[in-house]
Amino acid sequence: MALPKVGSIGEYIREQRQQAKISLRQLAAAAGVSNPYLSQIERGLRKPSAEILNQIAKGLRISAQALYVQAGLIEDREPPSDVITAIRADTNLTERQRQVLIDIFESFRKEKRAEDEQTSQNAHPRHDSGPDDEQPLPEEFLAALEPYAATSRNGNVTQETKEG
Amino acid sequence: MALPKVGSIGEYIREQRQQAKISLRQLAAAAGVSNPYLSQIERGLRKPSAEILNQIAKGLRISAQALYVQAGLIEDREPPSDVITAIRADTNLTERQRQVLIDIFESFRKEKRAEDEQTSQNAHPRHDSGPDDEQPLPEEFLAALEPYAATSRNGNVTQETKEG
DNA sequence: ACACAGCGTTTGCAATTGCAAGCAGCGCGA
DNA sequence: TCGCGCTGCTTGCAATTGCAAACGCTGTGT
Repeated sequence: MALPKVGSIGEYIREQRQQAKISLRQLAAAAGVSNPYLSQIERGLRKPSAEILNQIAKGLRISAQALYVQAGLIEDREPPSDVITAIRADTNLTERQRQVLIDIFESFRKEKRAEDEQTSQNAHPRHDSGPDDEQPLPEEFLAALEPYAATSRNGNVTQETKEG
Repeated sequence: MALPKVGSIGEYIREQRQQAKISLRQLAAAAGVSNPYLSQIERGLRKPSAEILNQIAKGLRISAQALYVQAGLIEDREPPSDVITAIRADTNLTERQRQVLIDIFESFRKEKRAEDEQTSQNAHPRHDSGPDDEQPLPEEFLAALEPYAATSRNGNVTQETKEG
């Protein structure tokens, strides 16, 4: 038996590190591990211990739980994309707010996917036939954001004004 | 400096095992580790890897998270909101996106609180007048929304502030 | 051209993990 | 008294972790 999910956690660490725009050596120093070892971990050649994993999580300033889940060390009692469920379950939000949060979240997801494609190698813009289109966001989104966005299209900026 | 918190987790495992009224060998078999090794773990002579820890947790039918907390590998922080927890746990989001979602969510919360104070007489007089109390949303918010809101601007992204 | 600094990777090697086998002690039935 | 089964513990030993040192590569001055 080999390394079932070790590769995935290595990739995940590398993704997070590159997203943070820090070098391998920097993260290694921040995490308190040696750079060659971190290199091997990222490429799935080594199976880091829990302690190392935790230090890396700290170095990355990410949730250690997320890392453990990625490593398959915690049963996914918290699915990685439970955000929508949690939003739906929050009774303190209005329906519109809920929709806004979900829309933003899903648009972030799309962004992530686009970035992944970009990092593969292809730099040319995608506008071909996709399964689901790239519509910016529904009306509700923009409508709900108007009170926050200080850069409105109509030019007038009015924030936090509670109409009574 | 060999064993910082290993002893505590060993004791914890032993407690849980004895509480379950199973022998060391039984737990070892259930967890898929050797009995001598489990013995050494329980007495704090060995520092088990994350994988072993997870297997022991399974053998004990206890939460792996509880075990990791005991091992000092996860901070035992109680999250204030399920939505925020879910956002934090989502591995597909960038740190910036996470912050944006959380900011929006919390601003919604504030809105809700304001409405509640308006409708119910029982309002506690908190902040009198904060200087930045009325801030619409941090820069990150607007920056992240630019691709969605029809507000063309500079797409410059500043680094996040390091805060311990 | 050279030296310098940074990047990620490769290479031995000490230290450690984790296991198979064996050891000592306890309770029980013949 | 044995043997049997169970408890947990100790002992070597292969495999692995994790590191220090060195490697090749790229960019940047001088």
